[in-house]
Amino acid sequence: MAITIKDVARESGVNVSTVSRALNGEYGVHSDTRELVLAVAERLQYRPNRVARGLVTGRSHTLALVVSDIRNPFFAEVARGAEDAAYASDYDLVLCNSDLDAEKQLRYVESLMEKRVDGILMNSVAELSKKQVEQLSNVGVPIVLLNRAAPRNAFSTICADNDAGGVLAAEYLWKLGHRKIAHLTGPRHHGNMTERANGFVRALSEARKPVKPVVLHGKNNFQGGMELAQKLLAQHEDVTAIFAASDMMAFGAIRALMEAGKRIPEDVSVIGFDNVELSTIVNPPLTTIHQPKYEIGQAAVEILLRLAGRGEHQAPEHRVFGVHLIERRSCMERKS
Amino acid sequence: MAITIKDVARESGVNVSTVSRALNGEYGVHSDTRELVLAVAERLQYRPNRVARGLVTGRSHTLALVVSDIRNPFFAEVARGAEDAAYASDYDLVLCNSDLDAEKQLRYVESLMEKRVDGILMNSVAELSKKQVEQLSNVGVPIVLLNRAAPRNAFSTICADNDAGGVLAAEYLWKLGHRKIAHLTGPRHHGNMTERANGFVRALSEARKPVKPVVLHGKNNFQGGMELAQKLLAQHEDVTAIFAASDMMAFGAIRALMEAGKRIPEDVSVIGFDNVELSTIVNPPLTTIHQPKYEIGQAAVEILLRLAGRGEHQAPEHRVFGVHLIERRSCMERKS
DNA sequence: CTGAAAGCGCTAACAG
DNA sequence: CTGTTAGCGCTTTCAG
Repeated sequence: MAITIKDVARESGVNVSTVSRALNGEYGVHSDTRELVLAVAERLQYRPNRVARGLVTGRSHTLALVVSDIRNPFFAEVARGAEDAAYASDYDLVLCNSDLDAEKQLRYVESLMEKRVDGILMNSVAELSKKQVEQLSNVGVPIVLLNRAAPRNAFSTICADNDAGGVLAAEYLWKLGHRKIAHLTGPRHHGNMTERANGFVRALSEARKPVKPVVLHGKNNFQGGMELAQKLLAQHEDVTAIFAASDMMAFGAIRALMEAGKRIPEDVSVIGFDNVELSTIVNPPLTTIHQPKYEIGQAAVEILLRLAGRGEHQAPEHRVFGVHLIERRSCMERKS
Repeated sequence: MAITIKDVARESGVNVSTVSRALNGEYGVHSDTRELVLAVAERLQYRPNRVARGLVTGRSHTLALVVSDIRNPFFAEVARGAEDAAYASDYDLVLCNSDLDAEKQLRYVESLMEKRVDGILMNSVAELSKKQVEQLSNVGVPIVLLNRAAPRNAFSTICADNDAGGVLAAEYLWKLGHRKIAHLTGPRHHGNMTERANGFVRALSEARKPVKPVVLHGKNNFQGGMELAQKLLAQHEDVTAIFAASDMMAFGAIRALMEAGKRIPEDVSVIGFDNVELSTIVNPPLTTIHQPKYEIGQAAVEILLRLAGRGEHQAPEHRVFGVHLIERRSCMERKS
């Protein structure tokens, strides 16, 4: 079997507790002893068993990230930020894909609890029942949400200023002269996307000449964007501008638009949300709302670690990151 | 504190071992007893502590995935396949980003060992020293490599038929009439990419009229593709076709080419490798070599689980997936 | 500064 | 079929 702390103790002629102290760099160990122990551990190629350690300390040094789908470039970026931050603090990150399925999400959380993860970072499904919220609040580990899925003060949250992003998109399109506008968004009750839609619709309704956009719900991915754009074209051929709630949806919409013989931006302007790396390479390069994805992931684990550090429940923390518009070439003025 | 197996035992008037047996659905428990225990566990909201369980069983029910960067859509896809397969078998997947840095990779592996993961799936850095290979072989858990990084038979491997993919690209370009050809690839000694280059160069050299392509090494990402294409343009303006070792690099190359005023495919043809989802949305849609990313991730954990199931070292397993060319619109015949 | 001993929560012989 | 017992490998009082 693997070599344990006992072997090191025996081999260096001290007690296991001394080995433990020496290895963990605690005070109260003579430097000679410490060096001896360290040398023996090195010689024996001793590797501590974190599982055993976790059993007694009650902390697993593991965090979890639950996203709907890691293939979404937005989440990949968040994941990288989160993992880097976790790595920096010597924590591991377990990855879960929920597909925004409430039941799957719950199963994941349960399983993660049994593994005694020290914190969970997730973009939760939004339609949480009272019971589910309660269930989640009582799991006993800090949870940071990547969206506003639940009543304020149930969990800590961290996200971009989605509402402001929606407003930005609305003002931009309006100023360009568009009046026949559509918004392609994700499933109903999708925390972040709902806020984007809210900001967008509100800003448009408060414009000098109020506009009421067509709002279509679908899947938040390439496929979803395509389908919605097709549906839109069938129902409202006269639309001149589209705000997609994510870049992936925008890509899908562009694809459908092009297949239908529309030119972008001459016939229809498209603006996205996220500013994923690939938004520069589509043709035309996508105008979009930038949100700091990597930083969100990073900040989220920092909050998690802080929460996990102290003991019990404490006031949830809410952090929102600013967004800004990146003007590229998928939108143009409406000459009417 | 959390409620334990002892509480359940006390509350149902049986011994902890009986509770353990009942909970784990083992034989040799009277159905009345089992039902009683289950009911009590349910009532008490008992949640087993997997850490404790892991300590005694020696298995953590956790796998690890070490990739260079999850933001690379190729790895995101592999990760999703792997995670789905792990989830199906009730295993967790921890995510690590190595940046193909040998030291970071080793640190990860060490840390994962201390956590007693049951298996590691990784795309290893290729320039492993003898010592490192040995070190890795002796970690005691099964490792499946996503590339051919080490001497055969050191580890199990699973990957696409990279060499064949290179050949496919070469034949295609050659048949289109291209004779001034470049290959943009990743770092030297990158397992998979080296094989792609080998197949490509060899096939070209064996053509009826042998061609010797320019081969440039750089980073395997969008940025790297851009930089290499710029470099290429500066050195070999007359190139008519480019084979990029990954779609991300192809995207970067296309971007640089366009910025330099080149039309694709009229002035230069570009072919990629991977067939990531977004390759359909760039303009022009990218011709590329398809490899089954999701399936690779999935198959890798299946192998891992099989290996982890049995006891000790066994003959490593090698599996290679077929590839095929997807013809889109980024390549055209060379009229000369 | 160091050793002895208890115990984290669970499983796994071994009896009965 | 069920209880007793002994740990898994480590940390953590509590003495000394």
